[in-house]
Amino acid sequence: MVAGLQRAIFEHKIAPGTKLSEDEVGDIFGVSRTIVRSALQALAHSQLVTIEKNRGAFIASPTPKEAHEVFEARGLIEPRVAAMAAKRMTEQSLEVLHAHIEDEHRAMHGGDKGLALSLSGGFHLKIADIAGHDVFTGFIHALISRSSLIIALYWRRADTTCESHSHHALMKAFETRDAAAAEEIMRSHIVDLHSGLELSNPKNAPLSLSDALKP
Amino acid sequence: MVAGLQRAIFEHKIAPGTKLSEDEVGDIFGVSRTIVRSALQALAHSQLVTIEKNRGAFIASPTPKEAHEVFEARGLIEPRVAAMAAKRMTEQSLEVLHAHIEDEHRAMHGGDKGLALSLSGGFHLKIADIAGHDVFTGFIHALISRSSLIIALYWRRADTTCESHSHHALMKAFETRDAAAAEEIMRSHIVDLHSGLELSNPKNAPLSLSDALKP
DNA sequence: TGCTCAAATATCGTATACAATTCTCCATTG
DNA sequence: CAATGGAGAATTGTATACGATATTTGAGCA
Repeated sequence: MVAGLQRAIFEHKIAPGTKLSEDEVGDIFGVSRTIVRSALQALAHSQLVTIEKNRGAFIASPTPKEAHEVFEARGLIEPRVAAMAAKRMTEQSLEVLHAHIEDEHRAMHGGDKGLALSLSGGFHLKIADIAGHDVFTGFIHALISRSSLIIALYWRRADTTCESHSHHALMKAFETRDAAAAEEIMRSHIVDLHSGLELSNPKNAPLSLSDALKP
Repeated sequence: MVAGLQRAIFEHKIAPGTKLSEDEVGDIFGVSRTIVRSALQALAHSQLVTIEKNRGAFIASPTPKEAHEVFEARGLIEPRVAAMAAKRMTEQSLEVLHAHIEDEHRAMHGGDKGLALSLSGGFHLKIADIAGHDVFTGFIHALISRSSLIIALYWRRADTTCESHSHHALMKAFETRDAAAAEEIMRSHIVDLHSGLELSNPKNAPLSLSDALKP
């Protein structure tokens, strides 16, 4: 159920600020409030929702400062992890990444923006997994989760094709096990993402909770 | 109550592997299991305890690999944060740090090893607070918490005076707002801590029963 | 004695009940 | 008409009850 909520957030089915009523979520997933509360606290810990005492849980709305910090952190950690992944890259791992990029393409051409965005983050997660550094991987999971909310609020570019391009460039570095290149490409990729944010005025998009969670 | 358990862990009052029975903890703090479970799950998220389904919660026992990774992560993040802190350092912040070092000295000379160790970690946290980067600060909190467990298991030096020395060196850099120096001192300080670990055979490794009973 | 397995006990997982707090809405009043 | 205040509804916070799973105990047997 944490996974279900996360997916809805990653695919921008639920907008930041949306209230997550315990009863409502419990009805949707068919469990009692006990389980819902546990899940909401877990999400609160990864800062995907904020819990206000006696008021309830809401999808988090990162501030511009937080948004900046998240991408600054990604810019420090992910290049290092990309280098580690390059060193440990196997043919099998390369195959996994290639297949993932295929999925990204399909989703993008299929017009499913939310899914495409989610997969785009997933690419970074797969790289972290390949690097095999659990501590960094955990951090990257948290950062990419929050990035999803940040992009919902602050992304200003219409296209996400730049993503695709950077990911292909990374693949080249991985194929040649060039750690230094992977590190540098990842660094500039994150800088590029960071610069795609408009951190002055957030946009908005509401949606019914049950609609977002049902499929 | 999370804070109470954390403090006990930081000061090495509870050893890794210890079982935290829900009823027992609830009795100690005078609350119901509902609250205890919530607290234990929170601690599990920050990886201070591990929860095994239908078996209960235990103080975490980081593996050597985890220990290595934690200090590797600290070695990447903390120097950057130290540099940021140096740039933002105010007279008031310096005063806070000086006072903290005084406390460290007192605890060490007072013979309270656990408290001294806890304060030693607290110094790093205060630096992160001064840097004002909430994302990095959150990571550092998590890393230092886990470091406390790691030190309980793998620390091999008798003295912790090296700490004290490094902390003084950092203060010098902070006083002159020398970000580059602060970064480098922090980097070597973390490397030094890392090298103080014996990651082959844990101190408190649960002895096999036959070994334990041999004369 | 040492082993196996089942009953008893203890502990955890989940649902539900009740208390505490906040929110909503409408009547009242200036 | 706007502001205020309070009663009732809705929602969250906490405790408790009950079923599920793991652990322990001890009887039976080789």
